[in-house]
Amino acid sequence: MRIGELAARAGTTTRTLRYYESRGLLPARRDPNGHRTYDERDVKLLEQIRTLRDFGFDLEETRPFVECLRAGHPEGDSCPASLMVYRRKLAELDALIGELQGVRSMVAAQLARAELAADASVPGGPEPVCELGGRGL
Amino acid sequence: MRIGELAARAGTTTRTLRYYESRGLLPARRDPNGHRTYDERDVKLLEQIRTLRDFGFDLEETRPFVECLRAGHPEGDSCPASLMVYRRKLAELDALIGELQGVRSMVAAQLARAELAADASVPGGPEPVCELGGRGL
DNA sequence: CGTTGCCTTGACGTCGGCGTCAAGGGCTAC
DNA sequence: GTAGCCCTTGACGCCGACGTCAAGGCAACG
Repeated sequence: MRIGELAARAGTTTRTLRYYESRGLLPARRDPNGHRTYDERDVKLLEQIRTLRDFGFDLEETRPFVECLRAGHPEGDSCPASLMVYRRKLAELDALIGELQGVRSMVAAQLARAELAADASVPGGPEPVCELGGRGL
Repeated sequence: MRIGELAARAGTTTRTLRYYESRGLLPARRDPNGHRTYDERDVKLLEQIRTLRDFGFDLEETRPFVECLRAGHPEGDSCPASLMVYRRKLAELDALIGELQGVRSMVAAQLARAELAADASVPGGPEPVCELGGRGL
C-alpha cells in the first residue's frame, strides 16, 4: 500500500509518516515510481508508535518497541529495552502526578484563602462563616 | 533599581524581564540614559508572576493577578478575575491528573503483562506462575 | 586612555511533532 | 488533452518562554 492508505488506516497523516521516516523510525520501500510502499508489518509498527504516542511517549521512546517488532518479536514490548522504557515512564508519571497534586493543593489553598478574604471584605455580603471563635475554619 | 538587580532579586534573568515588558506584563520606567528603572512595587509584581509560573501558570494567566496588584489591591488574587483563573487552573489540573493516572494504570498493566510474557518465554527461568488450570492468570 | 561592567535594541536559535504551502511528476478517467 | 488525485522533495510556520549572540552606549576606575 502507499503512504496515503497507511496514514488513513492509522488515523494519521502522510506528513507524519514522512516525518517518522526522516527520523529513521519507519523507513519505506519504494516502487518504481519512487512512491513509498508499505506492507502489513508496517501497519503494525505504526500502530505501535501511535499507541505509545497516545500514551504520551516521546517519539524516541517508541524506538525500542519498533526495533523489537522489527527484530521479529511478537510484541513491541517483548524486549528488555522496551520494559526499561515502560519503567522509566512509570517513574516519570509518578513524579509528575505527585508534582501536579502538590500544585493542585497549593492552588486550592490559595483559592480558599482568597475567597475567604473576598467574603470578609464585602461588608453586607454572604453570611459570616462562623460567628463564634475566630475567622471560621 | 535597574534591570540586573531586579532580575537577581527575583532569581531570574534580564532577558526574562525584557520579555515580560514586551508582553506588556511588567512595563518599566526609564532613567535619563534610557536604562530601565524599577521600584519595590515591581519586585512584588515580579514575585507574583514568578510564583504563578512556578505553579505552571501560563504567562497570560498571570496577567489578572498583576493587574489586580497594580489596581492597588493588597494581593494579586484579591480580584474576581484572578479567582476565575484559580478555578480554571484547578479544573485543568484535575483533568490532567486524572488523565495521567489513567495512562499510568495502562502503562503499569502493559508492563505487568510484558513481564509475565518474558518470564514465560524463558524456559528454565523463574517458577511457573500456576501449574494447573491453563496459562496462569 | 583603556578596560570593566552594566545597559540598550535587534534578531536568530531552541525544543517536538508535526501543519502547510509550493512546485513538480505520474497515472487514470473521460 | 485535461481534469483530478495521488505522489515526490524542500522549506518555512507554529507554539511558549525565554537563551544567546551581535553591535553599540555610557559610566566609573585605574
